[in-house]
Amino acid sequence: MQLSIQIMDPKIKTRDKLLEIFNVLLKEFGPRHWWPAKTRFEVIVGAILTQNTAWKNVEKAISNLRSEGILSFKGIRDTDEKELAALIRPSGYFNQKTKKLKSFIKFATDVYGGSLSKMIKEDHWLLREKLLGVYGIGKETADSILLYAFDKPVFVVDIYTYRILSRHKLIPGESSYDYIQDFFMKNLPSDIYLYKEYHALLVYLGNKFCRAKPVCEPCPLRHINSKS
DNA sequence: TGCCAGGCCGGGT
DNA sequence: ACCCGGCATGGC
Repeated sequence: MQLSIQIMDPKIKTRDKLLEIFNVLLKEFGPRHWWPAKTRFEVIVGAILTQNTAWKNVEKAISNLRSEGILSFKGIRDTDEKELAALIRPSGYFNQKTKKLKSFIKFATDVYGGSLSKMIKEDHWLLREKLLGVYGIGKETADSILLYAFDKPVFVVDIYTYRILSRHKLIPGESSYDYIQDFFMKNLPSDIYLYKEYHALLVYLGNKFCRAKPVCEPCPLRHINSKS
């Protein structure tokens, strides 16, 4: 019998834990099929409208834009702010979000000639920096656009990601966005399907069990810490 | 009823 | 570099 000496790289354990969480959630809930949108542009609109807002409300706003036939780059571009604000009203912060949508349009027009096909060819870390310079686009929104609209391998962090991981003691309570993103990307393979599904599953779990007032009893992760 | 949602900005220390 | 008020509708 050979003596098996395993060097315990803490990174391996972390990776295993993250994969275990993913597998439990995937088995429990099934694939989430994110992002719920038909075009790249719809993903971008949704990413802006859902800021600090329940997706249910965003659906109404998106639905309004679609029935007006302006759920497109040109549609948003050619609609004046007043009308736009009225249509996206259900998503909340409608005046701010109107400016944000227009800011993205201006950015895409000025820098990429209004072509998302050109934008998608940009190096994604460079594009991220540029997106972060656009009014109304912060880290989560930028990363959602990169991952779900442009299929770039960038992990998206949100309030649920933070809550779930900190509650399970995988990250310190004061972890920043960048730290958490790094935590996932350094410990998981760089795979856009994994990234998309993982974030979607965390949000799904968060909505069900990990809101500000947590409901931990039936949560499929409630025993995750006692397993090895 | 009050609290919260798939954040971000700008001004103040 | 942090901290905080503002932004706003709709669901539970």
